[in-house]
Amino acid sequence: VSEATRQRIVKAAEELRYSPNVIARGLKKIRLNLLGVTFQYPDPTWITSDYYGTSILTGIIGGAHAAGYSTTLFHKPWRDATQSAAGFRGQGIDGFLVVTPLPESDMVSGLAALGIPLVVISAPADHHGAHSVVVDNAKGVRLVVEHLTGLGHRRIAHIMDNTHQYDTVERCDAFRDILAEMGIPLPPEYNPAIDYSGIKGFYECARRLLTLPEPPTAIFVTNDGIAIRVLEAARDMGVRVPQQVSVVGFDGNPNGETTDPPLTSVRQPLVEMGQEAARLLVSVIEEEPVVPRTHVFEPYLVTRQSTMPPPC
Amino acid sequence: VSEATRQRIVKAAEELRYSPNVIARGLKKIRLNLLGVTFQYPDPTWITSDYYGTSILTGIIGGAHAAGYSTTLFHKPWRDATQSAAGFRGQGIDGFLVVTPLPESDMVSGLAALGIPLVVISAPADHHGAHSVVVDNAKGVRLVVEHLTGLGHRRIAHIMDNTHQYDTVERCDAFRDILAEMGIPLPPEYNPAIDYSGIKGFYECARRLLTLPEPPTAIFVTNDGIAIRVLEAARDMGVRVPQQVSVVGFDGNPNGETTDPPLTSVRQPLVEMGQEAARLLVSVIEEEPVVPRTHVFEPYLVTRQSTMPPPC
DNA sequence: CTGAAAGCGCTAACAA
DNA sequence: TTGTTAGCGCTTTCAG
Repeated sequence: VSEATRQRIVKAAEELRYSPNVIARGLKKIRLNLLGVTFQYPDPTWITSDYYGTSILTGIIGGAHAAGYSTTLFHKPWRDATQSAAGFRGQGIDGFLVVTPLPESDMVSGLAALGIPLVVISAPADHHGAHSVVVDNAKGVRLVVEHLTGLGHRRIAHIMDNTHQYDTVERCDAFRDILAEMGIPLPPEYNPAIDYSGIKGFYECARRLLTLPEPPTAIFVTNDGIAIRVLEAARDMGVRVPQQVSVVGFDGNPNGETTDPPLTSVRQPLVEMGQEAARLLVSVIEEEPVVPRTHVFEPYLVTRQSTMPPPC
Repeated sequence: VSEATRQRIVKAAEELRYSPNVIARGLKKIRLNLLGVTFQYPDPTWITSDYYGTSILTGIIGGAHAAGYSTTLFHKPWRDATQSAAGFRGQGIDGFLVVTPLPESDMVSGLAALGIPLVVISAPADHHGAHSVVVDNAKGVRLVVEHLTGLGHRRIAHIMDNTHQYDTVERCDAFRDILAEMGIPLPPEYNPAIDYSGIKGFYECARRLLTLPEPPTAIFVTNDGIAIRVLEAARDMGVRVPQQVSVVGFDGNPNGETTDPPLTSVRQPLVEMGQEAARLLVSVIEEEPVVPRTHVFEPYLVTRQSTMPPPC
């Protein structure tokens, strides 16, 4: 095209307020510059309802935007691959970020089989040819246990939840392994799982632990959201933290800065993880030659005032 | 179509894992079942970065999902209507939720002029034919002032921010009006505006107020995010809340429950507002006969421990 | 009741 | 270098 006509066209386009129709372009199997965020949790508002979700989402939005992509929250109930996978194709979304898929689910393999560009967040994506972005849970748990044993604790409990997510399971497994490795006993009643469905579950769980004949001197909680509720439950029961029991969370939720006492926690770089996931997905969509792999992020311990040596 | 063939087709479709291509359908100017969320704040991650944004978004996602729509976070820099409006058309988005547009902006009028279905959140949408969803700021501020004067306060300061949003401006105006109406003086140094750009802005602002020769006995803060920082600043300065100074926020942020002391605040029903906005937008898109209007939500006071009578 | 054809706004391949 | 044309997958219209 000659420069003169080019100029004329550009000028005319401006005058007419022309803007290309992305849909028509999309029909030609060209990128729509749209990333989808999806997950299996039944409630579509889950992603904006806690610190984990909003942080991951913040990273995704930022990473997507930097690459010229918008982000769609695409929530569809998932039964199994044969019934559900097709509903993710031809939806005008260039690729999906699958957040915390469950181990027993065929969501990742099902979408991958359809050739949809995919990046998995907070779960491994072995053998499906997808990138995945995870935190080193074992390392994080080791930091917690070493911190607590360093303070002199030997009676350490672990509160997990019943979501079956990789993070939850890995943290629990790591906790058991590290305790075993250190020769510290773990009675079964020291390892309860909270049922999220009941609001009172937190209280029940904390109460059961703290009214044990031989209560733990420290509690490692699988995430900060629950840890903060445990702090409240302890206060309501008249149990002083950290004097009578130390509490450690996981996530690095800034709400833990202003609790009473401020919460010791393992920080995972959620925003960076979301950002990296979006970047990786864009690179897959744009077919840059990247070998799919698991990207592991390092957690670190933020020591605040909810931990101290056990009462003598 | 006869029932027999219908059955045959449905069966074949299932076997082939057929799923309609939404894009091709969209090209025919049919709904894509996609709502866009947009705002003018330059940072695309703003919406997931604070309580206001995530709550509104939670409502939107929920409302959209209930109506069979997905939600896209569509962030584009906005210069002015002639340059920017066209970029919102033909993007495969059925309509937009415009969150906290600024009073001086032509974003709402510009998009409305293109015939794009629109609902405005936290700003009036007068004369643009769009629905809008707002909280009754004047009512909320009146609750605060009546609560504080009821406790005996006469030296009341107001910390606002410099975002120029309707909520901020309306709360400040209402505060001045109600104080004037009650005959309570408001020295200019009792009404500072925080600059968000500096992290230290919060501290500076709180410090200036609390080191005044005649410091306020109560501070009304324009939102809970800042109010919580003011609580921290006061603690760091050795000023006791509420014994020496009472603090009230606005939003109903649950983080205020676990601060020390727990924060008194005006709750606005953000999730419900987002939900209603999504519902309204869907009704506009689907051309149900609804007369555009401003939907006002009622705030109410949540009294916690950050307020008490002033020191004598 | 069923089949064929046109067209949505764009891109890519081709012809002039 | 320019103009023309086919076709993406669907919906709608019109014939059969």
